[in-house]
Amino acid sequence: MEPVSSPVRSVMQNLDRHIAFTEREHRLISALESEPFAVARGDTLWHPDEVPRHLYSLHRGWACTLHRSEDDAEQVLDLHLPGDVLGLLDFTFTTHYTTAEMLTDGVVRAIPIAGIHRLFQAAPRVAMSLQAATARQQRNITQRLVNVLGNDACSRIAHFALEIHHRLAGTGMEVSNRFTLPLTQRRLSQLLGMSEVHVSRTLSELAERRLVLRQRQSIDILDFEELARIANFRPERFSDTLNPAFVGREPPTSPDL
Amino acid sequence: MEPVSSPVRSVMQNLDRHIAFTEREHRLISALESEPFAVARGDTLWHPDEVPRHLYSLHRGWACTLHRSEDDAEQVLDLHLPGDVLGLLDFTFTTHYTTAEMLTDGVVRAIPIAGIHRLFQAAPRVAMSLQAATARQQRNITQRLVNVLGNDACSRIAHFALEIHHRLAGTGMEVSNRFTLPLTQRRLSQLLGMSEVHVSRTLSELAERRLVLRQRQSIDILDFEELARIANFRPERFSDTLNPAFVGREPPTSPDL
DNA sequence: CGTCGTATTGATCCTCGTCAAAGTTAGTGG
DNA sequence: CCACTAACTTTGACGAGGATCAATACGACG
Repeated sequence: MEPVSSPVRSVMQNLDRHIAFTEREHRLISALESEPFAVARGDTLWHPDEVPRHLYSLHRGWACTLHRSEDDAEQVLDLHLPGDVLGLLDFTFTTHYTTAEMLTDGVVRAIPIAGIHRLFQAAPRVAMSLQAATARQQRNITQRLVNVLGNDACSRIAHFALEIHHRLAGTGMEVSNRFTLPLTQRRLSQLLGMSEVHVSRTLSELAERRLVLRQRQSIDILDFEELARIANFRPERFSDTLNPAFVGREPPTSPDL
Repeated sequence: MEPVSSPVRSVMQNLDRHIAFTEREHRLISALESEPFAVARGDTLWHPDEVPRHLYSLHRGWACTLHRSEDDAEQVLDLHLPGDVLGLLDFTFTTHYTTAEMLTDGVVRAIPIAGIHRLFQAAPRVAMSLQAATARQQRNITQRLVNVLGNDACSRIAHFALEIHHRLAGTGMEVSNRFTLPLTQRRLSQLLGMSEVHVSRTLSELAERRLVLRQRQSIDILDFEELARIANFRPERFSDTLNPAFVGREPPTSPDL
């Protein structure tokens, strides 16, 4: 049934979304990346308190980062879609704060962190790109915080559905209103700060109101306008483009500095 | 009454906390910074949808970044202490996502974003430092998300109190159990996702249980152990130190590359 | 001294969490 | 291919935590 299908992308295909790299910059990155390798659903890429050693580019499959409290409770911090680079938020620290867990089978590549400081020395524009990619992941989390702080159960799910749709659209894939979402309701509840049971109820309610339909591993957005209204969702707030001041007026497309 | 007293710090005093800069690197940064200027309580440093033009280093005073929904609701995303650099999360985007508002009178310096790409070119270690500082701010927000997702009102406040104490201690200031906290209960409620009224009640409860005392603009932590227990707070999770792999084994102290 | 922002307190209601049981799907091994 | 089990989802009943409304009290400041 092929739930997660995505072209295999290299890290740079994510990183150079905003800054077009030169051949040399591409080579510097590829030199760092490991060969792609397969991971299974439930596999973890890292554990809390470990020393970060790699970034991971997610070529295929979905993952999430989550926090485990000692009282066995888990909070999901972010979802990672095919194409995302994992570990950006942690790699400057001595210890991971989160667990990274595969939500589906997948394929990843590892980039050793030990090589990154050389990137900063040799390829400033790649470094800028890293900074930008990090900030973009942070905005996802900030966005979720806003959602959780300000919205009730119904609006939270509405917001989440739109958010994921928006992120999927941003990867350049098809933008159908129906897409796969490999999340259990438990995970969804941990992501939005509500009980598993209430997620189920709220999804039913949203289905009754003909706003979103959810079955199995997929989700179907029926009424964008109404959803956006009740969720306070403004897509323009997600504008992903780089600050021209940051990249230095116009982003150079061809040159070697 | 002097509620916010802190030595005036320059940006680099924050940035080089982890990577010791060379003289040349120091000069490059100072060349960018504006003269310190005064701001008043309630002043805003930026508004949503504006193009980010400056980072701001907070020399004196407290600030916060917050999100305004169109239905007049506000969610506080982060608090900024003297010494923090503001704008790190937004400056790579074309538009600000948040509002930055001074919680007290203060003194700030501005760093034009247009100069930052030159820093990336000329001073890779400063760029790395920026990356590290950004990630550290993000961890605050992530931390708050965990707090809000997993804890009830009581634990949220407990967690928040410990978090701020920890951050204050990290600035190198005195680590008394009693410190100023220039926050109204309204702001606190917007920060923790609960109603203003319930903040008041919960604070009373915490005072009754002899865990934390709050009056006026200050807060007094009475029982660290118990607070940490009910809040799931593990200070070691906040370890701030740089990943040695990222900075390249041992951080060079003297050299010019 | 009056006014405004802020804090406290009480009463009521409702959203959502919890517990429990049944129903459903997927995965496994014979 | 079927049977069994484990994981996931749905539904119901109940109660608790917290929101809301409203009135009062407490500073701070002009």
